[in-house]
Amino acid sequence: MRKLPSSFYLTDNVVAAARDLLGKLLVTRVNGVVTSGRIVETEAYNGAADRASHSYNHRRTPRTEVQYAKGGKAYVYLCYGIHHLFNVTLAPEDQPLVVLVRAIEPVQGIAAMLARAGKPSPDSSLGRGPGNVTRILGIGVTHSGVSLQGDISICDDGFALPPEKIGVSPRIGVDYAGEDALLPYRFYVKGNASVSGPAKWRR
DNA sequence: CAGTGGATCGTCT
DNA sequence: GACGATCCACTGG
Repeated sequence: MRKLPSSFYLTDNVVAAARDLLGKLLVTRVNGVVTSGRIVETEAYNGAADRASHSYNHRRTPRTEVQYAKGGKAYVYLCYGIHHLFNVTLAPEDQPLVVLVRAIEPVQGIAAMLARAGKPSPDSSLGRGPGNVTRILGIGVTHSGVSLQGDISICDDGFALPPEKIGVSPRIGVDYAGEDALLPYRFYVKGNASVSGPAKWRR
């Protein structure tokens, strides 16, 4: 069980990184409570060249500024006024590449996760969907910009995901991105019950 | 099941 | 002033 080294986040191959993050553990410590889950679904957002990205065409705003910093930080923002979405920033400075974590399989601190979700017992929907990921891990917009070597981290516990278990598809909910909505930038663990979307997308 | 619509607010134009 | 990188409850078949 070791944190991914800071060098992992300096790649500019955001698509490969999205795939490599599958099977890793996303760990948080919030108010002393440690919770973690295995990443089973991700999406790559390819910065300036990607119409689906907040930083398309090098757009810089206060919100997206953290994307332009050196990789290895959390990028968290509010979506639909309700959901906080967690992203991993990548690349050396000035390349706004990020990976959105869309689903986790709960591993550690299930009781705390249930309390945060307001659910009585675990089921396959607990860590399914990007809004639920942040909800059960206690991640909020206040975490945007924090290093992934601290209270939020991504760890390798030796779990090896067989390559044939990795599924690829277009991204979800980015219809506004035109042609870029069709790019095969979504990665998921085939057959995993925590993967979001219709059941057929889990195969 | 599939399809629909309401919730809810920071961010950018 | 409009709009989401969503979720869930509710409808109808």
